[in-house]
Amino acid sequence: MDLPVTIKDVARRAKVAVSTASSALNGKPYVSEKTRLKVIKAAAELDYYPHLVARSLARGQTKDLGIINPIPIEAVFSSKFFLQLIKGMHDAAFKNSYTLSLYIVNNEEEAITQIRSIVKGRSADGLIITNPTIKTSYLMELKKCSFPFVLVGRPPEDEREICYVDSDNVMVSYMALRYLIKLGHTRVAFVTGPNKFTFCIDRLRGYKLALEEAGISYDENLVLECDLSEIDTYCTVSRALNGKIKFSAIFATSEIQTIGTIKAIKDKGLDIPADIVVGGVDFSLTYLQPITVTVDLHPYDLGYLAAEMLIKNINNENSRKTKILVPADLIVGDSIPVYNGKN
Amino acid sequence: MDLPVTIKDVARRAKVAVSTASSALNGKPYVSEKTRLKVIKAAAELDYYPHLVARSLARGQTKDLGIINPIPIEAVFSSKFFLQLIKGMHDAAFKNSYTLSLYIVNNEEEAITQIRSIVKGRSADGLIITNPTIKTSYLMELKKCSFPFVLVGRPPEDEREICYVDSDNVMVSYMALRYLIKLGHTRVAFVTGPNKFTFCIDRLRGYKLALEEAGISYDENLVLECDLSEIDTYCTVSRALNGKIKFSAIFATSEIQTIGTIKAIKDKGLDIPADIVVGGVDFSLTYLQPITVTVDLHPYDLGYLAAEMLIKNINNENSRKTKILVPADLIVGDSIPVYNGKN
DNA sequence: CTGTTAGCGCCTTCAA
DNA sequence: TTGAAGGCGCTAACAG
Repeated sequence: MDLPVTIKDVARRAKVAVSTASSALNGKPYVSEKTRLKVIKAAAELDYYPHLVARSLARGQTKDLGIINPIPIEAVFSSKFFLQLIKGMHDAAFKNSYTLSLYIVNNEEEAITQIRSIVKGRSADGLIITNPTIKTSYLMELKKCSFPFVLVGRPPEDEREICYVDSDNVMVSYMALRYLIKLGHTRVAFVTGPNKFTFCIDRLRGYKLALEEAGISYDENLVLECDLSEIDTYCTVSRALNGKIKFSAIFATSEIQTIGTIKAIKDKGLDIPADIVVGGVDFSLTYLQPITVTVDLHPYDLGYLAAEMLIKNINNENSRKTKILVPADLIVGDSIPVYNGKN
Repeated sequence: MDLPVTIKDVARRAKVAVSTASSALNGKPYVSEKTRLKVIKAAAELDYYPHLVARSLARGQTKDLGIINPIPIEAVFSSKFFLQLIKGMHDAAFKNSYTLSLYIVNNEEEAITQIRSIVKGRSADGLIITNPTIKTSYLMELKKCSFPFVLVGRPPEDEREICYVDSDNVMVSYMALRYLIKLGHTRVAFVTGPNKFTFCIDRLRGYKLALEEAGISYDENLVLECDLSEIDTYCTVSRALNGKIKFSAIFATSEIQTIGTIKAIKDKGLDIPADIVVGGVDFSLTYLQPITVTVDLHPYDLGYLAAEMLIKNINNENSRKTKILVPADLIVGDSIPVYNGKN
């Protein structure tokens, strides 16, 4: 490692005081152009670069955002989704001269420990919590000490004043369902996850809304609730296909669930979309398996906006806005057979 | 934010000097048990937690590892692979009390800028570079200043003394090919990426090795080189399927390429595995599309070992070991038709 | 406009 | 075994 060059060296070479060098380098308006030039020249000649940790200590801010994902990373609904989310955060952070630290924990317990350590150790200026669950114990922790944080995903209703960014999940399924209904489907099965996830609650609401609007009565037998795994979805959908409840289309609320659904349909010897039309959310494998409709949640935007919002909170520039909804887009597949009433 | 409690407060409450409090808290052996207890008690009562940035400055180390991915994150061979890699790094880092910072850049240019900023700003103690490309300009940067770093992926041959962790890529394809050959296939197409990636070079070597061992002559027409995208793979494989070169099995060297390959086969109206047997690497969609054989690269282990190696380098505990190969595992599908000579 | 002084919070010699 | 003092590198308040 080269001998580190400090601002002292720069000051000496430019023949000014350390504080002057600092002011010059940081663009303080009161520094004369002449000295500024001298300092900048000296810094360049020495290839000076500020010691970021020292700066953090002096300024009282780390310029770092922590990301905490309180569920097992394997359980993340889609790896691609998650990576895009992070990429979005990164870009917003980078643009504002922040860095990103990643804290991977497996459950709420660990999340609390981690949060406490970050908050009290002041190793980040703010926190982004992805995949928040209903267990809000760790939110308490944060609110208690008024540490800036933003959720990606809607918190439970009773959590007021919590900043979050989320898809408009009611719209997500509403749009997809409306589309399927337009194709002629009146009996659309709805594959969703546990109601402890707010996004599942919202998407079910959208599902009902679309039915209602179309004058189709809601049949709770068509709602297939399973956990968010491929295997459980597979079993549940298989059971439904073998049951007496009939449906001509099926809509799954996550990529993982869409995969499980497709598998169940195929193993039953049915064709997609001839025998049954499939809709999904956040399904990125359309190249391998086209489906009639899917919804793009724009994870990049979710991440970008979350980081941006957090940075505003940190700088107290937030206009008391506590929620941002990112509109989702309907992605319509190539071959959309209008339902002919069979099935 | 609560008023931050510093070590001064702890010292005052324990009625000792600051330095004594520090020594006690950091487990220095010369502190008497009595004072240690007093200090620990005081710290607990005040809910003291050290200011990590201040500690970093004083100790001259950040306890943070930077991760740099010098290719577009969309181009990462598999999101799942990448996430598992990160998870492995995280666990190794966490175990050793390090944190992880993620730097996402889109190309080598940006990588260089980012690296310089991290190294000179001393905002990390070491760097892990994933998906290293042949362009080694940024490696120069690092070697020049002797900053600890580790690659995930083999560097070019001429780069000696560079620490890296990688799969044994020769074995990867060797194993898979040997398996396919055992099933009776003598003409196996090999879908691979540009030769500028070391892993492609190595895997081609393994392919040849397996053929050679089985006494099958190498036919370069069976090597389908395309870029690492689904679409290019699709086109290349489609062309091959329509061409006059015949093969009964096909082996693709990444998840993305496996997807493109499968798609091409299906669009041609062929059945997998009845008409053509497919092998892949790092293919995680076997649930949706079973294939005869795939290779698990154990990305978690790759990440874990890379981070561990880096930490050892940082602490000068490395026994001059510069390379770690992680053995891959063959994953054999359920239905493995022994090739009957047709096709 | 520039330089002096005083921290940021912690750790580490070095005396006592 | 403890404590006083100095320093990590940078920034900010205040004189001048």
